[in-house]
Amino acid sequence: MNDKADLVSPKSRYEDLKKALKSSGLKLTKQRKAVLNALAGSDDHPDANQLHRRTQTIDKSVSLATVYRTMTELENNGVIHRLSFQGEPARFEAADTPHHDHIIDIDSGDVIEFQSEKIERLQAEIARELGYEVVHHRLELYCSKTVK
Amino acid sequence: MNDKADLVSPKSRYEDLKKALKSSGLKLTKQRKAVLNALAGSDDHPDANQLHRRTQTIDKSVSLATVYRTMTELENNGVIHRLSFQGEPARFEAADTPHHDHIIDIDSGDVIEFQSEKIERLQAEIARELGYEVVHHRLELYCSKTVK
DNA sequence: ATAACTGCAAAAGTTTTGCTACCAA
DNA sequence: TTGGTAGCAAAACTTTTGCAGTTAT
Repeated sequence: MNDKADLVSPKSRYEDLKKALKSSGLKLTKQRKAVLNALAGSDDHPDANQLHRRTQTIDKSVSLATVYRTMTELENNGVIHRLSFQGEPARFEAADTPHHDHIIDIDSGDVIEFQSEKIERLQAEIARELGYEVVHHRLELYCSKTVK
Repeated sequence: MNDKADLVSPKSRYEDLKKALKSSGLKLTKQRKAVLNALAGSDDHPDANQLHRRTQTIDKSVSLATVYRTMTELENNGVIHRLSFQGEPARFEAADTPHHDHIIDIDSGDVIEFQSEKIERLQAEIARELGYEVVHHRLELYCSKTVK
């Protein structure tokens, strides 16, 4: 179960996505409504095919190309994040949640989100020492459950 | 310029790779010799096509498929690492260097290696608190040069 | 009205694989 | 000798794109 997703209803997440899409200057078509609804109803991190399948339960007519095109537009406008885990097709998540990184359960494939201010600070510090400024980063912990 | 790669000569890096390949139970063919030499002579992180091109300067007969097959075998035996940066084809690096993470210069595409014991410890700690054990991780800082 | 958008099918790019021949051990 | 390995070409997969028709604003 994903706490974060449950804090806000799919309906309200959809409204947020819709608003973000419109303020990005994009048209609200019926295909995009379906895609956004599918994404709003996802508390995991679906890839393009999964998102397409979920979208089609809402509107059969939506093509995979439209899913990709919509995700690309929304990514360019900072509305969604494109996650690319090792050896997998890209996955998508709404960007309206606070910044976080990911733990990938290598046995089950589950993705857990976490946030660490300390790590963020360390990253910035390391980059600064090398003459760089962090624009964005990816941190993924590939883990297995602790046996206790 | 990459300090790490310069600490050890391409020749000696090749010998190490050759040894690792043989102890993985793989046969040392002339194609693999060429691939390993190309990799040993690379102080960056080449993708399959780049590695293939470099390999062909040594032995024209080596195919791209052999580069991929060799990398897959070596990866399975822990001899090389497959890096998959956001939106790029996979890159390869010899695994004989101490563990490190990567800074990607988003303007030039340069890749800089760094190591932080503190961050490693924090990662393990965070995972432990969530009931997980880190098997491996990926940390990439996408950065731009600091203007000073 | 018209610029943005869509589905479809084809293309592009990366990586894998089936097959037959070959070669390292 | 023989099981692993090679090249080649085709396939598999993910993602993008050209085109001609459609639609939101």
